[in-house]
Amino acid sequence: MTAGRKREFDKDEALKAAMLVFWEKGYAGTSMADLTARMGINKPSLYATFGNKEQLHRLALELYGQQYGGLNLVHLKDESLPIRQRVENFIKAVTELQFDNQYPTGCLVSSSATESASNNLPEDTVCAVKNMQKLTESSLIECFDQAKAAGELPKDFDSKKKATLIGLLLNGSAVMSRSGKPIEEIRAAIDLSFVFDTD
Amino acid sequence: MTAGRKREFDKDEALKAAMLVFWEKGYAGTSMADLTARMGINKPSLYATFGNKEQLHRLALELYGQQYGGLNLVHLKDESLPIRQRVENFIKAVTELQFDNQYPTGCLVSSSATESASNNLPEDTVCAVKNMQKLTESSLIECFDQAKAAGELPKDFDSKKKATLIGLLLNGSAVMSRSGKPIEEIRAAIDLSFVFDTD
DNA sequence: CATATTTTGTACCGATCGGTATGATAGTGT
DNA sequence: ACACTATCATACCGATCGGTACAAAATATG
Repeated sequence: MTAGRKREFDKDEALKAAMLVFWEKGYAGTSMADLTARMGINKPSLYATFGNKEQLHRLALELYGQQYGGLNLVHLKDESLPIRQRVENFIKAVTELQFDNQYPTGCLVSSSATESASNNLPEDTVCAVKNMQKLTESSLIECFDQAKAAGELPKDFDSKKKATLIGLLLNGSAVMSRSGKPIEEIRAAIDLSFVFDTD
Repeated sequence: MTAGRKREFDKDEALKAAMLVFWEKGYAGTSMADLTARMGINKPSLYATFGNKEQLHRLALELYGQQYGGLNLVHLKDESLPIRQRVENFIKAVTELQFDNQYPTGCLVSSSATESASNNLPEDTVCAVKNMQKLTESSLIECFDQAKAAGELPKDFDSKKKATLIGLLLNGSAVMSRSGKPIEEIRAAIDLSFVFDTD
């Protein structure tokens, strides 16, 4: 094993703490003092382990994409269920995460997307955010296209438009959850959107 | 007339410039230097005229509500048109503003709502944002209810849910416009939402 | 034990943050 | 003309910003 003093904090836990801060306060609204306080480490440890604020933010986005928001994409891949059920489960999981009391409200990707147009985020980050949005959209499209091929959806079903519609609803839900609208109202409105209709 | 040197800048123009900065960069992402540069004035003039950063932001929100985003509510009040057309015009106007090249992308209220849950905005501002969201929702509800009373919509039409659905779509559009999604795709998806269906 | 290596906490860096004191400037009312 | 008043530009305030130098502490290897 390589020499040197051992790290006294858990890297994954610290990154998770950082992600939660960015999720709650946004990139511009988060200071290094906020981060070190919630991560339970000092600044030199943060910089040695995660680079700088921008890089830590990008790592937080990655973590969110892999372990939190992005995790909900698995619902789309459960081919034992009919397409409508898969999409419904996906939307339910995403909205519940946005309102989950053990996390900040809203969606880190959605908030970061809003900040992406502010010229305060580096190009790499803007790119990463767009890629995460594209992944969600393409997962939905792929899911719909596959259901079409299996005869589960009509041939003229527009996968792309439907995926964009779901993106609109979920990003809208992210915003409205941030200003305290109850999840029940969101759910009822999404039901009304005919988004689950598969014709 | 009261004595003293005359103000050398236009108060309304300066406030508009400030609003555009907040719109583009968000509250936390905007510095006093950003503001004074774009407003074309010095800091003492800003403080003497508009209070401080928080108060200026609140005034910017008010201006946005009265002269920009909120202006689109007039479409809902044009009783010479059928309900469906009024709502369609309203949605079209809001989305077009979000993508208008002569303004920042997105919606100042939507962005401020996202920042409202960050504990970086004073209570008054959070309250003002919620009131603006409520005004949009209640205008839609009132519009629908009136159409119901006039027999233009069925008695079981759920005005509140429909208003929330439109809120979801418009806030979602605000987010997606910030990350560069083309307006054509947004429009096509909204058409797919059956939001214009009046039964 | 000695040395090399890594992390730790503290203390600090220049720059920028939001906000203000001050004196010059340009007007009004008498 | 003169006093008064409001706005102007500059220069500054303490606090905080993101980021780092440094030396003590802790581990691995020789």
